[in-house]
Amino acid sequence: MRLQQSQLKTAPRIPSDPIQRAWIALGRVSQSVQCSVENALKDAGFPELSWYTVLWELERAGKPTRPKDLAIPLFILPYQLSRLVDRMEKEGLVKRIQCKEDKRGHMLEPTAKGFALRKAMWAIYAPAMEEAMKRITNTEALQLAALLNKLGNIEHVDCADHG
Amino acid sequence: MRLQQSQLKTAPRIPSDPIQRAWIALGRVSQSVQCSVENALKDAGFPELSWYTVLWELERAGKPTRPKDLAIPLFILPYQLSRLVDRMEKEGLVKRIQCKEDKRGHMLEPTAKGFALRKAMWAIYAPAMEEAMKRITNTEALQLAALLNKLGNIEHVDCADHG
DNA sequence: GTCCATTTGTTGCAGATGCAACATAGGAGG
DNA sequence: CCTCCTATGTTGCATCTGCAACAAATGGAC
Repeated sequence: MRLQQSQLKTAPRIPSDPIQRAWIALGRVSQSVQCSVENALKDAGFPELSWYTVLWELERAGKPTRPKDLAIPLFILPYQLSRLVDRMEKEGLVKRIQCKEDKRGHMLEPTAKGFALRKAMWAIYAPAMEEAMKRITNTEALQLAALLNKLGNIEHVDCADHG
Repeated sequence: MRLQQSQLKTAPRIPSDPIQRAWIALGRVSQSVQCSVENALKDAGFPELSWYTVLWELERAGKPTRPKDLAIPLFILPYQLSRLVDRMEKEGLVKRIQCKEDKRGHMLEPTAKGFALRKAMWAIYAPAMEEAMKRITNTEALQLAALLNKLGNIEHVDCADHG
């Protein structure tokens, strides 16, 4: 008895119907909820979520942090972060402070204004997230997170350094 | 016996931990898989997914279609579509043909080159999607799609027309 | 018919983005 | 020390984007 040759070859080229459904739902739903939160922030006169995330990561680190150490968790390219920091620095939200150990780079640190903005944004961000996610229960949210994390390539950030 | 007042008031302002986990996973994973597919197309010398999607929607409609009838399913603002069509028309992928019934607008129709491009892109898109989604099984994909669709505000597209 | 609000789509402009090239520092090998 | 390769960030330029203002056509009220 011989196996069919097709089963010995490479993986199928056409995604199965379930995979396609998941792909489409993922694209549309993530865009939808992301947009609704971004819009809430914008309507409240705040900058976009990426500003929040930078401030949050800096605050969470609790100490001055190199851009390169932020870029990976933030899922962002070096030059994107460079310009994002330019804008945030111009608004007085973060400081670039010289780095003794490595004169190429610098450390990033939120200012008092940066801390304050992050906190003020959270007052909008949190209820907007709640609203955007209200259609699922906590149990479903855990299932969803588990499935997404299984799906995700996270760890090896292949978005930020596409070859 | 009286109910606690807090239970009678508005919804909680701080998302629960499961909701936050789902929110974070959704953002990161969707970005990750989206990027990997976009990168595959780019590496193959193709334009971005939104071009594919326009061509696909037109092809699926099977007849010349108004921009407004595309904007909603595509989840895109009128001016974004207007300029996207500008670029695609310049590349000879779609045609704007005059609309008899409503002289404000026009119909969009893919050209032969447009059909060909969509097909060629699918040859990259399909395996890239397969690759990006390979960590979950078909069963999991169905669960994921179901959860996402429950979560999603889809139908009422509140991204495209934020007030 | 005329008038006005709404729908449909485009555009000027300022700002943001991607890419590739650049600058500078660090580190390995001689 | 000098040389070369890599790591870290930045920048010039062309393109893309968001916003608000605009233009033109429709449809309904009168």
